[in-house]
Amino acid sequence: MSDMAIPSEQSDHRHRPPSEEVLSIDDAQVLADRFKLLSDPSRLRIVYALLEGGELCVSNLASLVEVSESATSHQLRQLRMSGLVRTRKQGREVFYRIADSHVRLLLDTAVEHYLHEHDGHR
Amino acid sequence: MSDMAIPSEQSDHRHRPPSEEVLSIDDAQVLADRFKLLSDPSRLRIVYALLEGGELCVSNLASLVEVSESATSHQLRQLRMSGLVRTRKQGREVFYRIADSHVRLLLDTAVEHYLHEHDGHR
DNA sequence: ATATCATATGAATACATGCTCATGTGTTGA
DNA sequence: TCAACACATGAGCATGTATTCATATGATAT
Repeated sequence: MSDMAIPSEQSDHRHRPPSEEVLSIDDAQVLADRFKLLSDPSRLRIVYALLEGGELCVSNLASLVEVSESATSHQLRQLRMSGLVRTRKQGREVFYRIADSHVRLLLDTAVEHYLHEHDGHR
Repeated sequence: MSDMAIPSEQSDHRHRPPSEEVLSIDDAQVLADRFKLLSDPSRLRIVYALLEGGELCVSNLASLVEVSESATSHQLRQLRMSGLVRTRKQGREVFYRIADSHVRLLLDTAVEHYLHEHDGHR
């Protein structure tokens, strides 16, 4: 099955043995999927706008993030299907809001640490 | 508890569009690039293994995450070029370690909120 | 009804991504 | 010196993704 060398026999290093806990493939997939939702600038701006604005309709979101309404709708579909946002229909407008309570903390953390550049790690 | 998401007064990259606060395109790109590094299961497992193991060489990482050494090396190249990891060469082995101090908090937060099945928001 | 608005969606396209395979580079040991 | 080892890297390929365009759906207004 695995043709990769198992490093236990021939290893002579004194560092920590490679028997650490690793994320399961499934757990890694769950987390990666979550991070992937935030890994596109347009989608990230949509999420951020919703965190700030509370509830916004598609056309407002489109003009805020400066992409077409169609592209916005496609992105919102992803966010919707992943459970990150929910919708409320009112007349012919559809209002989107954040449904995943965790994403705010995650995004806030990233903003705090990667945007406010307390010039640490470059 | 204060809201840390809103850029502070002294920050020079904040801007106020007429209605809502939106991330600038550049800021969104920076954050999205960061999230993208964590958006692949194999790469995420590599990062996690390094957070747990402290310092690991390529072959150990490869067997831990169960992908080929070549694939591991390719992923490590991305992490290296983005400044998320650093290397230390010892003999013919190259040891990788986490260089971005923020990624631990980010990943821990995600693990805490998305893996431990505390049904909050669905 | 019909036109228009707000949104959704499928197809097509251009581009990005992650892997394998082959090969290259530098190191160690026989 | 030569072979094996550890890792890096480029090419090629298959798949994924973000957009645009065209069209569809449903609501509102005339």
